Amino acid sequence: MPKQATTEKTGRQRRERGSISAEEIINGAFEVARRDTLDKLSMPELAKHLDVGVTSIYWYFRKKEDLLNAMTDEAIRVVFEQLLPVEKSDWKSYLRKHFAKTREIYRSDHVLCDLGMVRFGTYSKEAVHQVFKVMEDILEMLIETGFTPDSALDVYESMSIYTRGSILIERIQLSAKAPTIDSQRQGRLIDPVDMPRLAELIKTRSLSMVTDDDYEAGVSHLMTGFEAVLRADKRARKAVQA
Amino acid sequence: MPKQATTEKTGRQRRERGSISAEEIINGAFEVARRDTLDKLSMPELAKHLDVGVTSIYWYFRKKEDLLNAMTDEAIRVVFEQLLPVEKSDWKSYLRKHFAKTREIYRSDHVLCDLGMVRFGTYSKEAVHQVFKVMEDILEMLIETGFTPDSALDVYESMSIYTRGSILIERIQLSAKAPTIDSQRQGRLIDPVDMPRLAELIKTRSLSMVTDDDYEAGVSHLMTGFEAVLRADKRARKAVQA
DNA sequence: ACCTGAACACCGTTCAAGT
DNA sequence: ACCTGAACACCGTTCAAGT
Repeated sequence: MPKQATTEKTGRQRRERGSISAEEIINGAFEVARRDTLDKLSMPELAKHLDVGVTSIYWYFRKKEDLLNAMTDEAIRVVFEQLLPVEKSDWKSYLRKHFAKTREIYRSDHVLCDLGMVRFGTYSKEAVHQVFKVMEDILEMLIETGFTPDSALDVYESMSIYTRGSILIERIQLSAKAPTIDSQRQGRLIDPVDMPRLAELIKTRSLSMVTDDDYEAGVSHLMTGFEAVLRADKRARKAVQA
Repeated sequence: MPKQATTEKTGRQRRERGSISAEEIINGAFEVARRDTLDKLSMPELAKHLDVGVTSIYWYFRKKEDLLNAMTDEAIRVVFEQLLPVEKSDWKSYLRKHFAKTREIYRSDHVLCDLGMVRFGTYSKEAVHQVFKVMEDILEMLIETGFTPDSALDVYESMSIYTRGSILIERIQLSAKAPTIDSQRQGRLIDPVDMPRLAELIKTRSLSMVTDDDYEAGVSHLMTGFEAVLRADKRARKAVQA
């Protein structure tokens, strides 16, 4: 048998120099993660998918963590690409739209969510910069509307915490292996005698807290609060001017 | 050498029948998790801590997941034990206190947080029941105050999503190995020319969104919204009565 | 009935070597 | 400069066996 550049174990041709790239690895990693979950993305699995030796990946990413960081950067890029530029016309409808869009993007892609939401504690300099840039634009818009800078930041943070909370809570519920506490199971846990209010409410609503209506209800409460603050800020400014 | 009931590998005495218990294992698991992180709790590590063969644990918990579920049940028990009973005096101050307390409990213990917050998708029947019981009491209180049942649920859910969001966001930031985007790092990323508003705000505030003040600001916005809904609900009721 | 080590499949990572 | 398998330490879990 003639000597070939195939390994006995894998039966695979040895790849040429330069036949792999960081970009290719990242793309492959997204594919593997999307097939299942980011949690189940492993280096051996990724290597198999890319038809590469496991250790070859380590030439481009010295640790799995480095690869995940690169994926996170890419995820943030994809997310911000889809976000709409700030409109200065109607602050309320823009705020609603901006955060609803954020929620929509992360809801539609669990890998994006696990990277951009769950791993945001490890954002790179570039990723943080993108976040800050959008934040700055929104703050500027709110301040022009009449909010004080401090109030504007409070408004942004409230919407951000609430929206991210909603996204994370839904993600956690969906990632649970066991069937989520759906209406069926909820119903069986609620004794109408012990819990008459919940028993009544569950006839028409879910208690999952992650429907569009649930999200919107909280946003409406916040908006009422924002409006009150705006009125107070404008009043205070007039008092100073007078 | 006389034959002893010690194994050659571990040099450890073989444990007597009944010398381990599920409770002991759970307690040990909490100890190991608290030394580091829940993520790093492993069966071999736990066995070593308990001075038991690894496989012995599997007699009491057939999978690691089962052990984690038992730990979650215990965590929920501990959390709800600390929560105050519902006061019917002042709905606003009670709501604030209840959710602030929840936040305080989870903030003070990352293991409790990783179990009770991050794993709430896998709550047992008993755990869900405890959650629902408190929810029922709060709903009843709100309805007695004058909220419609639907409004009361909206109020509860808004506070729950916002508070859990705040808790999860802080947990994610703290669990990041890399130093969190602290004021120092934030400052270097914010060019005063590009981002004048943020540059100004960062002089007096952090952008982490997880301080007590940040949390309270959002709660205040929500409260304003709740008050408006309560007025509307009372008005509608009067209109029907007339 | 309860406790045990050996063994297996899988993982992340290092190393020394190929080309 | 880039790609590779062998090897290591660690993990969750099963199994067949001890007491």
